[in-house]
Amino acid sequence: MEHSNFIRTIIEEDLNTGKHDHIVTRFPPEPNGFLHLGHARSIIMNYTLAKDFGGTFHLRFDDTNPVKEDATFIEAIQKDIEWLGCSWDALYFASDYFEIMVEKAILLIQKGKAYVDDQPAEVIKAQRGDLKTPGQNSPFRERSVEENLTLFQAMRDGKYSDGEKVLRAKVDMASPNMNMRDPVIYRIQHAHHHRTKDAWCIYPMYDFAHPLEDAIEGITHSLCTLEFEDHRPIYDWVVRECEMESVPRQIEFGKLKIANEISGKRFINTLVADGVVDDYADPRLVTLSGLRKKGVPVAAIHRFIHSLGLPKSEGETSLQMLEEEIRSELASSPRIHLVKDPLLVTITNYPGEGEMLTHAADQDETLMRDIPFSSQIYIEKDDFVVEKPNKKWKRLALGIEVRLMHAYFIQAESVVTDEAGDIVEIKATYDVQTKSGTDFNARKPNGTIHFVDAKQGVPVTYTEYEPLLIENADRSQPVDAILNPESMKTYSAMVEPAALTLPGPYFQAIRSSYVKRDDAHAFHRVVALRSSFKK
RNA sequence: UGGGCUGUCGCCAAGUGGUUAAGGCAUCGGACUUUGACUCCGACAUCGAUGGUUCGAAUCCAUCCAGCCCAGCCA
Repeated sequence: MEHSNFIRTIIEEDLNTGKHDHIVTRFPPEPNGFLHLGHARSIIMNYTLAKDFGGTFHLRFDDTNPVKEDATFIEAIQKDIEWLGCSWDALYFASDYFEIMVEKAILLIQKGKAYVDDQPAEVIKAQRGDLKTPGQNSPFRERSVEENLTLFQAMRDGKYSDGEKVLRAKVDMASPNMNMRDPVIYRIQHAHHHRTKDAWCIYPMYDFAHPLEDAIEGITHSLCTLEFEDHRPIYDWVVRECEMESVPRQIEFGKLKIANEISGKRFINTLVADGVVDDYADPRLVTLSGLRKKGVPVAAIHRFIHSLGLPKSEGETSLQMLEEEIRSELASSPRIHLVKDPLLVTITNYPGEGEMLTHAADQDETLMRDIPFSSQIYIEKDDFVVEKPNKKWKRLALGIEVRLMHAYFIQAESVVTDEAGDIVEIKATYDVQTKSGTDFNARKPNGTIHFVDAKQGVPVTYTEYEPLLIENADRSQPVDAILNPESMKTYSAMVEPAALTLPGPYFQAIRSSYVKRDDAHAFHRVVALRSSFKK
């Protein structure tokens, strides 16, 4: 369900009143990190809004700071966005606008709206005042236009070293909004840029560059997160003072935060350094690449994002909501029997070599498969207990009869233990007249469990992912104090032969999980089935 | 404490003066069940607080409380 949202309302109004006849949105990542679920909100919303109103969606890399950015992120980010299916109508780079940005800076200088400041960063910082103290004007604030022009040109020509001079917008040092206290709009950085190489040694700051980028591209609705609300006045100031033809409107929405999940770059880097996760694409992370690796269907992410809408409030959303969307997306997957932690069961009264039982692999009965059955099978270790603990126990126990799904009723008669006393085998008997499909109903079994034939079953590894952090983790604690030591568990398991031949890669491992088949030897859990079982 | 913003059920989130205050997740009952799944029934809030305006307020006003953001030559 798509929530109505205030931005959609604004766009509808702008279209109805004729302010715009075509809208343009954009996703403007800085190529300095990897995308996570939180970014999906911005990407999907910008994309969807544009598409829904017949508009245009741009992908623009906001590459205005060479010392923090790298070309490797550009490819990764594009891959993630493509995966989300949010194809962009145009791809741009802020660095392509550097020339026009300088022209606009010169325009500002000519209008007496910008000046070169010779003071070091610490002095500028001190003069800016604080939250309740107005700032003080720089002694260089009233330089002549000519001098500013000359100085700025010299900055551009590389006559100064890093930090020696900056270009500042002349706004209002007494503004209660810190962003209006003559923000720096150009700084000197003799740094190699991944696209413009060494063509520049001055780079524009966000507050100056971003509004220009939007205006240049004809962005009509510039969406960003709440922390930029304070920047809107300077955003509008730049568009106005630079006399941009196109006037974009910045609109802020709340960030999407996922409860108990990690998306911070710093934190992830720590985890990688500590060897907790392999990389940013670890399936336990909510990075887009991690979710992709885990096998989360893109449609589930879209539904999740749309179900949340575009609020202005900032809360913490539970990952359960995403999981629920994943389940419903995977609901029609073929069913297979996957036995985790196999425990051997010998059916002492079962005659012959075995047989093939034919059943559908899903509820539509479109996918039929043969399930081998014989006197030796495996069931999950967790499905057996020596003594039935209570009436709620709907699995196997000594003297208890259960249904083997798609096969027969069996009753556990005795157990075989090893030297350590661990149960290694169950001796059971079956009743031929309880065969699946015969509608036998003279007795009610104590539940239904699944199994895999011991001889024809296929050994595989089965990996389950759990949250990386313990519940209600206190982020102020050291990392290893809040890590879930069992966030990734790999089990030996057995699957029925059809699990390797049925169309995949998604299956519902009956009574367990929705799983993805990685290859003929490995399966992993995408999301657990819901369960009302409580012990 | 200067400025900006937010506050509706455990978690998200509709609602913009007249509704029995949507929906989803979670939870608790129950039905069904060859998956403790699915599905289906049922339960589950007076809207941060306090005053005020109004015939009538979650929706308007006032005050207060709580939380978030802002003092990078980061974005």
